[in-house]
Amino acid sequence: MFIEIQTNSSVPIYLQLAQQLIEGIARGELKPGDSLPSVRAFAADLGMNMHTVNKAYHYLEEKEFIQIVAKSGVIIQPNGIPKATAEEKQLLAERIRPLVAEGLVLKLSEEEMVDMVRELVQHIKEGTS
Amino acid sequence: MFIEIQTNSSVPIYLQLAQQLIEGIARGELKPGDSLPSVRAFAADLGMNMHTVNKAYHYLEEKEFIQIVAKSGVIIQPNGIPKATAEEKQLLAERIRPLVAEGLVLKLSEEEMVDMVRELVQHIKEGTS
DNA sequence: GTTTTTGCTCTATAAAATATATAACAAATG
DNA sequence: CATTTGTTATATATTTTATAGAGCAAAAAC
Repeated sequence: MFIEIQTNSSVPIYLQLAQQLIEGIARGELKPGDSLPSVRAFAADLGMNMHTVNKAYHYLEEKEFIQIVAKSGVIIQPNGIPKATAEEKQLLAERIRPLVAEGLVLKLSEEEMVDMVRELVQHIKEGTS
Repeated sequence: MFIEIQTNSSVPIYLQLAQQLIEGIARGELKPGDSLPSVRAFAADLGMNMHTVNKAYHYLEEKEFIQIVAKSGVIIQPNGIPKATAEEKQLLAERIRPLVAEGLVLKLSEEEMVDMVRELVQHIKEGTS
C-alpha cells in the first residue's frame, strides 16, 4: 500500500490514512485476512506518531472494516465486509448530500454528477488519481 | 428558509448552517440578489452566536455563493453563480471520492451509487429529506 | 523459555478548530 | 439622528488533532 499524506490538507492526517486504506480495500489490494502494519512500524514508515496510526485503525474498526486483535495485530475483516445495511446506505447518502447540493449550486447537471461518480468508481478501482 | 441544526452532530454548526443555505440556493428558494438575515438576527433566530453565523457567511463568501457588503448586509451572488470551472469540479470530485470508496467497500455497485446521487438531486430540489 | 513485538493505557504538552460572550467602531440605512 | 450593519478585538472554554514518552501484559518469534 502506497500512502501519501498531505500535511497541509484540511483533512486530518489520521483520516487521510484511514481513507487511503479504505481505497486499498475497495481496490482489492487489501483482502480479508490481510494484516496491516503494526502501529509503530506504520507510524515510522509514514513519519507520523504511533497514536495517529492507532486513531486511524480505530476509525476503521468502528466501521467494522478491520479487526484489531489486542497484543497481536490488525487485519482486514477476515470474513469479508458485509453489504451496506439500509441504515449505512442512508448515512452515506447524508454525507454525500451537501456535496451534491454544492454541485447543483455550481450548475452541474444530474448527469454530470452521475458521470463524476462513475469516473470516481473507475479511478478508485484502478488506483489512479 | 427553515434551518435545522443538530447540536450533537459531528458536523460543526457553522458548517451545517452553510450547507443548508447552499441547499436553499440549489433549490432556488434563495435567488441571486436575495438578502440573508443579519448575523445578529439570524443568530438570535437560530439560538447560536453572532460569530458562528458570521463564520458560515464567510465560508459561503469564499466559495463566491454570497456577497458580504460591509455595514450593509449579505446577499446571494447578485449576478448568479457561474458554472463550475474545471478546477472546482476537480475539487468537488476529490471531496466525494472517499465517500464513493466507502460505498465500494460496503459492496454498493456503481449503479446503486449513481441512483443514490440521482435521488439526492431530487430530494435537494424538492427540499425533502 | 527468553526476547521481541504487539496493542493498550496513561500522562503530558501544544496547536488548531469550534463556540460563546461582550464591547466598541464606523459606515450604511431608516 | 437613531438604528442596524458587518467588522474587529479581547476573553474564555471545550473539543479535536498531533506528538512524545513510558510502562503493561499478552502474543509471537526465536
